[in-house]
Amino acid sequence: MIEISRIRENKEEVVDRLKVRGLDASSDIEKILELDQQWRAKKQEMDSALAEMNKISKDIGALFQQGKKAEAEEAKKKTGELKERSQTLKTEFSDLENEINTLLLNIPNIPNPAVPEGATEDDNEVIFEKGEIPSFGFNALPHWDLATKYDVIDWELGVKVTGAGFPIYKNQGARLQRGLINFFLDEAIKAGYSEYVPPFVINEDSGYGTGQLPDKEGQMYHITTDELYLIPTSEVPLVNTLRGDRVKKEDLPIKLTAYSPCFRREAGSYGKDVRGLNRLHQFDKVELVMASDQESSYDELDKMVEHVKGLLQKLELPYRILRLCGGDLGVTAAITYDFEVYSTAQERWLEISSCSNVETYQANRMKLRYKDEDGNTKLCHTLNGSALALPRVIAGILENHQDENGIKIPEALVPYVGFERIQ
RNA sequence: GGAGAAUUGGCAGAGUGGUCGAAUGCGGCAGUCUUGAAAACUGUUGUACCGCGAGGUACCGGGGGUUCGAAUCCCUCAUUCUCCGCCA
Repeated sequence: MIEISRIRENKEEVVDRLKVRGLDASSDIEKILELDQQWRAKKQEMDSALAEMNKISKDIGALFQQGKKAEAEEAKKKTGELKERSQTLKTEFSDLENEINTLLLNIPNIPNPAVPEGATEDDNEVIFEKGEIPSFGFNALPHWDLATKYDVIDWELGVKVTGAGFPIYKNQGARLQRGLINFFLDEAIKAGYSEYVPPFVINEDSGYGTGQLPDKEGQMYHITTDELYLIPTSEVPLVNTLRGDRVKKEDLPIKLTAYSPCFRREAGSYGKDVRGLNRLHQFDKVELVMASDQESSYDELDKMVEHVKGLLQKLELPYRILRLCGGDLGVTAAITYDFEVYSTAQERWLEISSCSNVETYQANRMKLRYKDEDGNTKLCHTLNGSALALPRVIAGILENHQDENGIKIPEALVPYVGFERIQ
C-alpha cells in the first residue's frame, strides 16, 4: 500500500510513474485526495464532539464527588443528543477511512524510475547475459522426457496421490532436490543471511501484510475451517516475522533465508507453460528476504542480484537478467530483476529467480519502521529474491547438462548430492 | 480435547467505575559531582492521527457491549501458563 502522504505531496509524480505500468490512476488519485479532505474535516468535527463529551463526563464526575447529585442528574440529561451525534460522526469517519483504504490498496507500487515502460514481457530489458548455450550433436530431450527416462520424477504417481502439478521426485531426483536445498541455504548463510524454518501456513493478517490479500486469495490454497492459507512463498512468513516491529537502524539490514515448499493454485494456467516442471502447484524454493533502511536498499538489491548470479555460475547454467517493464512488474514491487535460464531442448528462456525491491509498499501495510539519525521514524524498505526455485533449476540442469547416456551434475553440487552423474 | 489462571508503557509491576496516558522500580536520555569513569543526586523519557498554533482525539491482547463516564463491569475471539487426557 503506498503512503497517502506521497499522494498528498506528489500527486503528478505518482500518476506519471504509474503510467509506466500502463495504468491510468488519475481518477483514483483524485478520488483519494477528495476523500482525504473530507476525512480530515470529519476527524476535526468528530474529535471536538468527543472532547465536549469527555468534558461533560468529567464535570458529572466532579459533581457526584461533591455530592451535588441533582445537578449531576441534570447534566446527564443533556448528553443524549451529543452522544448520538458523536456516534454518527464516528460511523461516517470510519466509512471514509475504509473507502480511502480500499482505494489505496488497489493502487500498485510506484515503479522506480529505472523501470522501462511497456505492456508485456517483450518489453523487458535484457541487462546481462552469461554462459554458453550448448548445441547438441544428438537428439536433445526436454526435461520431462529426461526425468522419465532416468526415473527421477514420476508424474503419474503424483497425479494418483494428489493431482496434476504435484510430481513425485524419486531416487537420484529426490537426492538432487535435497542437495540443492542444502547448497542454496549454505550459500545464503555464507552471504550473511540467517536461516529460519518458518510455518508453511499463515493467518489472514500475514496475507495482508505482504500483499497476498485482499487481492490474490484465488492464488492461495485456503484452509477454511481454520482461516489459514498455505504459503505461496516463504517470503510471506519471513517478512511477516517483522510485522509491526520498530527496529534499530544499526540492526539493518535484516537478512533472512528459508527453505520451504510453495503452494500455488495457478488458476487459469494452461498449455506448454505448465508442461513438466514449468509450472507446479507445489514446488520447493530457497528464499531471500531483507529489510533495509531507505538509503541503502538499492545497494542491497545489487548485492542480492550478485548473489544469485554466483549461484547460477556455480550451477554452470546459461542465464540472463531482465529488468522487468512496467506492465510485467508485480503489484508490490518497485523494481524487479528476473533471472532466466535457457532451456536448450524447449528453446526458450525459463524464469528461475526474481529479485525485487518492494520499498515501503509492504512496510507501510505492516508498519515496519526504524528511527533514522535525526530521530525520525521511517518505514523500512523490504526486498525479496528467490535463490533459487528448485524445479526450474532441475529443468535447467537436466536439459543443459545432458549427453547421450546421462546427465552431468555441476561440480559445485557433487558434494551435496553425492553422485556425479544421473544415468 | 477438558478444567483453571493470566494478558497493563522498552522490561518488571501496581491499579476493580470518575481527578488514570496510567503509581513504583529497572532501563534510556540530559545534567550536577569527577582528570575520566563508576556510584550518588536532579531533571526527563510511550505511540499514532488531526491542527499554522494553542490544543485536541485515540490506544491498558483483538473485536463488540453496558454507562454521562471503562484499564477496571459484561460478551466474544486470540495468545500464554498450570493441571488432566491424547500423541510424533
